[in-house]
Amino acid sequence: MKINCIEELKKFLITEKFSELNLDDNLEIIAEACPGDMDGDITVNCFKFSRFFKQNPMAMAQLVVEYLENHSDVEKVEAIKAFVNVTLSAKALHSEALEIVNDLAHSVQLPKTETQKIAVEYSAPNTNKPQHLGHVRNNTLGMALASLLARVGHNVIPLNLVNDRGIHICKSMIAYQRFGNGDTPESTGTKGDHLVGSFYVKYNYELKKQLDELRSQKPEIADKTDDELFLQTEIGLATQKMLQDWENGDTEVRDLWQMMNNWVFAGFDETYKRMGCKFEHTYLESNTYLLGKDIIEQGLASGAFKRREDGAVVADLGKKMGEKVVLRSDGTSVYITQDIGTTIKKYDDYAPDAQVWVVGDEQILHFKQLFAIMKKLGYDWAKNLYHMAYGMVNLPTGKMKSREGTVVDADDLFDEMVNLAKEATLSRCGDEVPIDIDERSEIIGLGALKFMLLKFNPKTTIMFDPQASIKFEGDTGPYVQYAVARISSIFRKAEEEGISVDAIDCGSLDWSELATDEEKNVSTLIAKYPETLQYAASKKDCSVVVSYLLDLAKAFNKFYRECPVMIADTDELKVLRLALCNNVKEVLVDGLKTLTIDCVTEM
RNA sequence: GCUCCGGUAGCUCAGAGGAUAGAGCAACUGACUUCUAAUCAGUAGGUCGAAGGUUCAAUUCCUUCCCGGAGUGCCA
Repeated sequence: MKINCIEELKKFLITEKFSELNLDDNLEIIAEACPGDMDGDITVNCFKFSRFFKQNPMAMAQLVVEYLENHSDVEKVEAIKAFVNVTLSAKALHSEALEIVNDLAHSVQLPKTETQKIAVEYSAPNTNKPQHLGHVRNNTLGMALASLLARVGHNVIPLNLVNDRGIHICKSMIAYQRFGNGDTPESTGTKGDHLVGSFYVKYNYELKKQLDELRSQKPEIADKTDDELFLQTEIGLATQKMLQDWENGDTEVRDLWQMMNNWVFAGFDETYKRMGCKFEHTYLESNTYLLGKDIIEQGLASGAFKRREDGAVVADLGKKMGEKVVLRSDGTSVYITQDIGTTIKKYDDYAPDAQVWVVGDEQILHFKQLFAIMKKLGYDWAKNLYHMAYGMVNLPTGKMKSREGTVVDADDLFDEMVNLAKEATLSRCGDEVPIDIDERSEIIGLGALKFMLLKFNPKTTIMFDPQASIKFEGDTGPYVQYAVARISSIFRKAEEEGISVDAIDCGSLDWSELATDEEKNVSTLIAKYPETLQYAASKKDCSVVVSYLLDLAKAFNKFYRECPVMIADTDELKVLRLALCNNVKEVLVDGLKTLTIDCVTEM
């Protein structure tokens, strides 16, 4: 973290002590938080930079001690091996924290020269079924990442690309034609995406029936895969015909498609609204699926691609990625053709410096190939394309499969979380049921879910056990929200006594009074906030922010227990602790908001 | 076969060259007439998958191997 006396130490070492070495100041001397069982607030690890000054680590540590023990911000300094543990004066430490909080909007921002315009594509659902827990992980990661990048100063363009056409969309449509009975969301009282999804399940049931019949009728082909037999079934053939009709603009098919997609979009809107997903723009694949073909032609002309003997156009991507087909021999697109097209379209539409895709890790190779192709095509911005791959969400019973209906539905999951939050609230509030119980439960329930999903490193495969995963105690979102609620409660108490926290002039307080470990630990953590957000943003990893918020909330809860605020020994101490609480609250609320999680004032 | 990701406490996960490897859950003990116990304090729990190597220092980097997962389509 950036601590004044350490910055000054660095300056002293470079420009005075070792001036004859003519060093530039790109050296980082990083103050780390001192381990809990050691005496001190921050630690300077001299192993890390002693070589820079051509010193041995122990001698370096001695020099650091000599400088710091005379510094006015430092109370005590002690070297253990090459670790220098520094006890800062309470006044200096709390001032560092206050400085950050006083200008929180700006203090976490990167220098303007380091900020970029970044397009973040996430969610990307199909319109044949409602969203499930896997999509919820994607949405949560995507919106939090977009929010985090924006928070540190990037200009973020959140984008969605809805897969609203193709064979799988036709499957729901065929099933609706056959089994729909003219049902609508209104007539059945069913959310549109769920209604359409039910026909996707019906379709797969029917397809399986036909496949079974086919296999029993023709044992000689029984060992072929479902995909291989698809076009030999009546329903498979009908589905393919419908796709062709759609592509030819058949009015009846297009009308059915439009109607069912609109149902799904209405359903998605509700889900997105509840999660808080917002997009600058939503691309529809029905508008973009023909993009890219012209680029293939250009690439062929420029030599980036070549036509294989069988007629397919391919990109040679070397040993590891192999040869990738970018256009079929019949001249039609494959998936990567569209991806090439939409990547360029996004660039043309927004001119981003960088593009990020939040897409599952099963597509890692696909994106490596896409990026390699973009480079091959000569786009200089192709070096700033990034696939944020995340792991799958599995259930104790195994993998989630939409077509088998073994999924945790997003909307059901939200309801379940919110209901549990409501029960937890009711069990604690006694006879007086809060008026805003539903609003509160929504915030706590959704907060718990998002926090849980963000806690894991994105690339880990999550095992979601509903029984074990839905918790409001321990390392959870509500734990952090609870710390905020506790502070709000203290502020209400202060208000009753006529003390307005907003009116406290923090700058003029004598912070040296707040000298307990609990009080100082809180400020040490606050001092780390800006670099924590920036580090998380650079790694595109929100779990860094999650662990930070847990640490800060934990430090606050310890403080809460040990240092009474409203019944502090003196009025002066009371005001100081209120100010400290306010610093904590500002950072916790800001951190949660960065993760797209809201807070409540009472729990 | 090849490529990528993972293997750390009973469970779910942090740590990515530095001090005696950490949290939460579960187990056990204790703390609510107190600013909210969705909390706090404590006990117990480890051959960091295995073996070599690099280094003053390796759970972290390198090599080989074992185990689990994913990818390896003119699918998306």
